[in-house]
Amino acid sequence: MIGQAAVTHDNDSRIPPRARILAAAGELFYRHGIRAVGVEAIAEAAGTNKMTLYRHFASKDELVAEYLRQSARAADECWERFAQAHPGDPLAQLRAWLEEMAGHLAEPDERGCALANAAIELPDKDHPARRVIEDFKRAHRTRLARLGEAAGLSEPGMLADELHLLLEGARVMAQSVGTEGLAARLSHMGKAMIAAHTPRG
Amino acid sequence: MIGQAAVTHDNDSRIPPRARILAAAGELFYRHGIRAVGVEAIAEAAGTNKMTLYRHFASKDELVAEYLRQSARAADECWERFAQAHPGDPLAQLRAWLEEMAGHLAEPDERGCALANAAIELPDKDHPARRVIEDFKRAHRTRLARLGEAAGLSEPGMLADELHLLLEGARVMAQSVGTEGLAARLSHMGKAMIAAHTPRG
DNA sequence: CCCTTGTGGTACTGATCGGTAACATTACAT
DNA sequence: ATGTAATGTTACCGATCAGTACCACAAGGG
Repeated sequence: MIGQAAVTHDNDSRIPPRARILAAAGELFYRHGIRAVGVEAIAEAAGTNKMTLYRHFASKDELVAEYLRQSARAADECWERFAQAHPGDPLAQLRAWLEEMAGHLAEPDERGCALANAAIELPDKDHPARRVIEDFKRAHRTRLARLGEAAGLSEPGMLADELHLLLEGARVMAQSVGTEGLAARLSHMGKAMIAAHTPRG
Repeated sequence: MIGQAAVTHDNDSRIPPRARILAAAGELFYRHGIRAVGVEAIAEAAGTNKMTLYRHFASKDELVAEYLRQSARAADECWERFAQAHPGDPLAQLRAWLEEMAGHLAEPDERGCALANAAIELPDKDHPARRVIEDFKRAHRTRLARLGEAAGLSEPGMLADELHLLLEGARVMAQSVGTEGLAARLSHMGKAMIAAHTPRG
């Protein structure tokens, strides 16, 4: 749902290797795709080597899962920012999220939701990443529904699905057809959806 | 946008090798992802060998591009069916498309839009598949817009984007959270969107 | 008959993949 | 200073990757 920037601290020996590896993996996985990036390239980008990588992660698959957990955590922190910026105002939090997402769409290195992309790249149901993906998506839908409910909107579950669908579609389409005008369109549609679920008005 | 079934004729020597290869590639690429499938596996699934494959396709990348062209062609044929089923009734064609897509969502082997998935798996702008993807998505948006316009709907361009977004999101989300109830939700939202663009009423 | 064309089969190249063994080195706490 | 844990380095493993060389075979047309 929400793709973190993954600011590349990379080769900074003040930061422990595990964090550097995770940061480098996040950057490379997100930009080039998971299957397109080898562990050697990750270790090198992290300013370390393959051995150290395998001392911190059991396998590439586990590193991928951890990368996605990190991405999910970034999204959670994003929501916490909205909660602090608009305490007790779930509608404003929803709107802030919409604007944040619309803003991401315009960024040149936008590559969609890291978790959704991983779901496409890793269809194998046994992959450790699948659990992370499904848990996060479910939690996110629940969060949207609860906010909608707290905001007094009608059919909050339905609204959650609608917004979820809308955002996912926008982020995927940004990779196929480009982003021109997409942010404005997304913002407009999201507001319309919320309005459609707003009682008496 | 529309993922073909890729009925596996596979190893039927009455069908020329090139078609068998393309069919096998379609099946394997769609199910497991492009990067996850090697050319050897494709040749074997097609009942032939790697040499014959490379006599018909210059490279794996070109085979991928042809696979996507085939997928786009299947979508076009799908639209032609709707046009023949509802001649002169663009609104019915739009609705038929919506129902068709909602139906696809429920299928167990649904893996989203082959072209959108490829866009995620192949972020390299130089890949020959990129052109196919972008051309198709643009054409599809144009088709939606023209149908909306022919149906006398307001803001057909906007409606096209909305439907496009909605469908793309649904097919991506089907891979992350499952498909339960998604088809009904998609159908409902699509109808609401069309209704919102229907003048006076 | 021959000759061409398409195909199948096998074996190969060089590169890269994920993952590991063995050893050297650093850092740090006691 | 000594011991211990984490890290770096190098070389390697077997497997697989995309792509090719070479040859055998079958069909079809003249």
